[in-house]
Amino acid sequence: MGEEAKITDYSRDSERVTEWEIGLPTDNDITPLSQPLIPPELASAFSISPESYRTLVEVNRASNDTISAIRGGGGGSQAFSTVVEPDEEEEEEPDRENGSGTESRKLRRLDSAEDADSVMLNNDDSSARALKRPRLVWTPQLHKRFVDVVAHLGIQNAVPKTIMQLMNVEGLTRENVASHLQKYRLYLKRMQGFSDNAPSSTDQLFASTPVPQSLQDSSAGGCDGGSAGHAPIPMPYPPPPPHMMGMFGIPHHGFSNGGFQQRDWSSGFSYPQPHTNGLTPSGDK
DNA sequence: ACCGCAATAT
DNA sequence: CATATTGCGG
Repeated sequence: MGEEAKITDYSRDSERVTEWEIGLPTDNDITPLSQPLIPPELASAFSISPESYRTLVEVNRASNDTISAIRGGGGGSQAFSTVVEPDEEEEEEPDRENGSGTESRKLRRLDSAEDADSVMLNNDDSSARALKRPRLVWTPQLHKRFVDVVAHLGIQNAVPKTIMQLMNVEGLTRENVASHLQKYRLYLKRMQGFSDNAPSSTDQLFASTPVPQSLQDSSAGGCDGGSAGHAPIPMPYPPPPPHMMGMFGIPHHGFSNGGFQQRDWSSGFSYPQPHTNGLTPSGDK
């Protein structure tokens, strides 16, 4: 007994700023996504055979799975939960299986004088079960990951599911990627009509991302003659950092939103905006 | 089952 | 404005 009717209410967690990136290398430094991690020489010296060709997806998936398992997700694909403490290191050995069912994670709450004159309920997003996820904010870094992966796979194989897995971003859902992918494709198409280059002022964020030429294709024929050095990307990615907004060319109001969820439509990146145009898509008539 | 895209809602 | 969501066809 004891039924409780709880209405899901979004609360404004704004002070959850953890130092995500502080200990991490800059995205510029890491993310040589498009290159092999281990040079052939090294591999040779260490007797590392190329047998580790486990399709990118596989490797990453394993990584993802591991993490999920550790979190006690219990097989749940994507469980939304808080990240582990920055002091803790994660291992890649799924040797651990928790037999106990319930797992309680510590919840730390800062009690501040908050008089709620309106409806305000507690919101435990720390739980593995997040019913409603906050809006995903596509930060340039996140977007970069996206672009990198897409370039790596090639537009041809760049499907939401694969991208999501390869990105290895916790909390990222297929829908998230799908939606973004759609926009990304539109962007490519749009720009293609213009000069080869010179991103107009219309592009703010996408312009900063070099459009990969890998949009052509790569695997199609069985044997390729020379290309092939796909590097697995077993690098897990932390959840989106709540800060970092001073983008290059986004003269928007500069106020950090301290969270994942965002109610304001002015963050993340921007694309060139279609002017309700009558551009000829591709079908000439 | 999934992807792709348009329309629509938030 | 950016995303999410949905609907429909392939």
